[in-house]
Amino acid sequence: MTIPAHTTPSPIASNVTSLAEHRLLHEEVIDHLRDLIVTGELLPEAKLNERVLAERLGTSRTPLREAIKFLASEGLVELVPNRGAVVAPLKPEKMREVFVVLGALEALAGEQACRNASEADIADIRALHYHMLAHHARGELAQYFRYNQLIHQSILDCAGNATLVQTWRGLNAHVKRARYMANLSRERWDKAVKEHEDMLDALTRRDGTKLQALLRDHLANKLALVMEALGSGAVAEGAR
Amino acid sequence: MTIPAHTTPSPIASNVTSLAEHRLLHEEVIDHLRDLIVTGELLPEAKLNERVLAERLGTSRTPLREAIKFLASEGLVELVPNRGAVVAPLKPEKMREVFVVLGALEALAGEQACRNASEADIADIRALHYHMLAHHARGELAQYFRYNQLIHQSILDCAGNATLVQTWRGLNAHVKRARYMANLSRERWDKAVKEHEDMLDALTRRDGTKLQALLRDHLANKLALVMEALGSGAVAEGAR
DNA sequence: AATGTGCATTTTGCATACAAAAATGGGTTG
DNA sequence: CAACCCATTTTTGTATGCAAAATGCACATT
Repeated sequence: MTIPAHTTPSPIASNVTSLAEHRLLHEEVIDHLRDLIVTGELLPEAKLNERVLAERLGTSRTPLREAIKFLASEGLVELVPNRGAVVAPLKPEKMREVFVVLGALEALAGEQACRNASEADIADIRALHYHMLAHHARGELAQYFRYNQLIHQSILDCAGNATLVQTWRGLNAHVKRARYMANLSRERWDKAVKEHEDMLDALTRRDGTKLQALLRDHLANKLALVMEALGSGAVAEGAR
Repeated sequence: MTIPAHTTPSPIASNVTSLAEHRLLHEEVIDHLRDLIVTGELLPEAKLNERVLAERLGTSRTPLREAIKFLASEGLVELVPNRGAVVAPLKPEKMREVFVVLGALEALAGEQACRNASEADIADIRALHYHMLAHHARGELAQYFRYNQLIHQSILDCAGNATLVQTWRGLNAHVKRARYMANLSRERWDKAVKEHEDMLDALTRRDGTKLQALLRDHLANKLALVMEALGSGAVAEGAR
C-alpha cells in the first residue's frame, strides 16, 4: 500500500535541485499523481474522478486539475472533453513507439557521454553498476531497477544536454510504468546485466559508436520484454 | 495586432483531427497562449500576469492556469513558485540542446520514412516541396516557412510513430519561436533550399542513411542560423 | 426481451472568493 | 543620499460555488 520512492534523489547528477522550502501544492500533486500512474496504482484507462482523487491526495480539485493538465502534456493521462481524464492506456503499439524514440535518445546520449563524461563521472557510473550487480546477485528486483534507472539516467546526464534529459525523462515514465507490470525472467535478467557490462566497457573505452549500438540493442531487448508481458495479458496485473 | 494563423491546417497528414464540436476553453487557451509565445508576441522572460492574460484571452484565471501548467510541461513557460510563470528564456545553450535532440529525432524519422512512406506520401511531400520552391522564388518568407514546416512534419508523419511526432512537435515549438526572431540572409536561405532538394532526392531513392545524414546537417545549419541571430543581440526583437 | 425516453444524480468545466505570499512605495534613520 | 523597515497593494495559490454536460436508471414502447 505504501508508495515506492520514485522521486530519484539521484546520488550523482543533481542538476535541477533548488526549491528547498515548502513545495507548492500542485507540484506535490503532479509528482504524487505521476507516481500513482507509474507504479500502476492507478491502472491504465482508469478514470480520474476529480472529487475522489482530490480527496485521496488531500487537496481541492483546482491543484489536481492543474496537475492533470501537466501530466496530459507528458502523455501519462489523456484528456477527454467533458469527460475528464483517464490514465493513458498502455498499448503495445505505443510501447513500440516509445522504445524506438528512447533508443534514438539514449544512443545520442551514449555517443555524447563518451565525449563529455569526466573520469569521475564514469567512476560514479561504475559504482552504480556494481551496486546493481550486487542487487542482481541477491535477486533484489526493486533495488536492481533503481540502480538500473540511475545508470541510464547518469549516462543521459553525462551527455550534458538538459533538454535531452527532460525529453528522455518524459518518455521513460511510460517505460517505468510498463516495467511495473512485466515480470522479469531470470534468463532475461541475466542478459540485461550482461548488456550493462558491455555498455560500461564501451563507455570506459569511450567508444561512442559501440555504446550507441549497445544502447539501441539494450532498448530493443527491453521492448521485447515489455511486449511479452503486454501480449500475455499481464497488462492489468499492476497493483494491489 | 492580429495573430498569425499557426494552427497548421496541414493539407496532408491530418492525423489528430476529431473534435468537430465546440472545443473546450482551456484547450483553446493552450493553443492561443502557445501561439503568442511561439510568434514572439509574448517575449522570452516575459512575466505571465494571470489577471491581465486572462482578460486578454477572454477567460477567467482557472483555464489560463491550466493552460500554463500544460505549456510548462512542454517547456515553453517556466513556473516560479509563488511568483507565477514566465515565458521560457531563449538561451543559446538551450537552442543548441534542442537542435541536437531534434537532429536525432529527425534523423530517426528520415530513416523510418524511407522504409515506410508510400509513393503517394512521397508525391505529397514533393508537391509541398514545389510549393516551397515557389514561395522561395517569390521571396515570400512566411509562406516559405509554412511549407518548410509542413515538409518536415510530413517526413515525421511518414515514420509512422505518433510518439515521435509528438515529441518532435514539443521541441519544434522552441525552434519556431527562434525562427520568428532570426532574420534569414538570402545566402543561407538558398542553401537551406538546396538542402531540401537533396533531402527530397534521398527520400525518393529511399536512401535512409543518406537522408539521415542530410537531416542532421540541415538541422545543424538551422542551429548556426539561430545562433547568429541570438548572438547578435537580435533576441529581443521579436514582436510589435 | 430489447430498445428508447425522460428525469435525477453525478461530474466536469469555468468563474469567483478568499488567504497567503510577494511586490510596491513612502517615510524614517543612519 | 542610501539603506532599511513597515504598511499597503498586487498577485499568486487554493478552495468553493454554480451551470452545463454526461451518466445512470426507472419506466414506457415496440
